[in-house]
Amino acid sequence: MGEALHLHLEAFTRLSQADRSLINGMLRKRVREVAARRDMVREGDRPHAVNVILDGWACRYKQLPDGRRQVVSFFIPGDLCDANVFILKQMDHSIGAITKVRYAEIMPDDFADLMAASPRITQALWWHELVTASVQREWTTNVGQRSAYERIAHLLVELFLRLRQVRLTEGESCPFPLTQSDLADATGLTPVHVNRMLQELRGQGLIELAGKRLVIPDLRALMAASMFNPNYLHLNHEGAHLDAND
Amino acid sequence: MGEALHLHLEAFTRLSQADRSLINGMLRKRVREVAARRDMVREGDRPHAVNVILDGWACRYKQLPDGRRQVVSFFIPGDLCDANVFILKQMDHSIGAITKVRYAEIMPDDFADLMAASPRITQALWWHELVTASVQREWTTNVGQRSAYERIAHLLVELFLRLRQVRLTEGESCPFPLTQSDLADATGLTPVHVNRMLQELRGQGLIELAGKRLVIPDLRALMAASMFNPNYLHLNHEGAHLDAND
DNA sequence: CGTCTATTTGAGCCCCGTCAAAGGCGGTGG
DNA sequence: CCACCGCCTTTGACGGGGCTCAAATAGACG
Repeated sequence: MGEALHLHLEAFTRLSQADRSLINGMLRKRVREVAARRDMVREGDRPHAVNVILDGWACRYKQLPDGRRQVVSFFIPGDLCDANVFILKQMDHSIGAITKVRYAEIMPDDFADLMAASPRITQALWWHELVTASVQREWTTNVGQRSAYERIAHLLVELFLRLRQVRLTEGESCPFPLTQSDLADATGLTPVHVNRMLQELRGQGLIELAGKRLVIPDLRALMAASMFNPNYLHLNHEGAHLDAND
Repeated sequence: MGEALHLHLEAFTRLSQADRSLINGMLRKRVREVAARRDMVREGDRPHAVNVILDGWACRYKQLPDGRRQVVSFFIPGDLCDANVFILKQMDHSIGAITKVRYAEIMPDDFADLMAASPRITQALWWHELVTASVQREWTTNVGQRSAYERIAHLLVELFLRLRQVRLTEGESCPFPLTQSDLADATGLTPVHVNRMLQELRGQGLIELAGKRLVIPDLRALMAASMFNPNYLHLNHEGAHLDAND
């Protein structure tokens, strides 16, 4: 409606006015809202629509039979949950809202129309999937190879850069609704240890984190601390509003 | 040519004869071969083709500046390396051959033709990407939440089931060209500890592993030991030759 | 049969998990 | 507007799973 639309897709390419309004139309058809900490989608569900986050933060997570929980990705405004998910018979993970979330459901036929209408959009959707897959690989690497300290630093940088890409940062700071438990589930650590690492990062002057807001006074330093290589975000495209290297 | 083609795509749907021969044609145009332990693709490269593994095993891996290495996925015959990769400006990971690998390169135009020619194929390609993404999420979960023992058991089950899907198992056994170092890089453990966990699994009678061959005498037991839920492989489709549950 | 790589084994240590409890902060209702 | 309550954060002590370092053994290949 009146509010700005933060579309990750547009980081790939400047869409034509026609494409843009086609997408906007789709996004207005079925807008849903969930309260913070509720599930939007549950593992085992039959997927029925492609979700697009309009507002708020969410996460994908998987749960083991004994209760252990892994957050496998975070969604921020502009993210598409899974192009063409409905091809699958059932969801292999759940999607949970972190904050209150407004999202659009795009039904299968509409989604097909979208891809049929414009090769530019189709390509942008493939791009989005490729980048999402790349991010997932980086997460595997993050959890597999980095120390607790590096892991957290890395995740914070990633979130900051992604938010910046959809213009949701303000200078050196950005909204940060995650709890330390969320961070723990995303990094494969315990909340207790996440806390200690955050203290450490604060102590080094690398971050300020309070009141659901994150400040990164020296991005370059935090990137160095986490061996952050932004190549996996594939920011260097036509539509790139901002680059990680400046 | 004469040899059987193990196509993961066909686990999704039985392709028409026309589609199948179209694909076969594409796969025959540019066949390459790399020796074991050589790179097929390097991080930073500009992607120029979609690779399809015809024969042998390969892996995707990422390397940190200080040399730490994470294997983020394994490729077995029939796997597609990344539909539409060439949309990206540069590779965010490397692809290395484990064994000698024969693979087909599909050039961008040919790939576009493939998708244009048949909606069935396009859908199968999307399915393949969705499943690949799902596997990657499971890997993140594996490394983030499971103990060393469970991690290895889980990985072994996954590989066995995937091989079975493309008919590369024989009864309870399958080829297994990975070294303990490969397993270590894939699970975020040290080779030493992988060795100890393998001993443990052997001791429990859950696996036999020797001479580049893996035997799983009681698949169900190994699945239980690793909390393996096969849902993430999305085997339950039209083209499913075999199911994980029998 | 020699060389190189992969596997195996042992000893000691450290990063991170566990358990437990105290403090802080936001939100809600009186 | 204040007081209470629940969740989140913080801190401490202790234990263990997996890492490190080191060396011996076993296979694979020419």
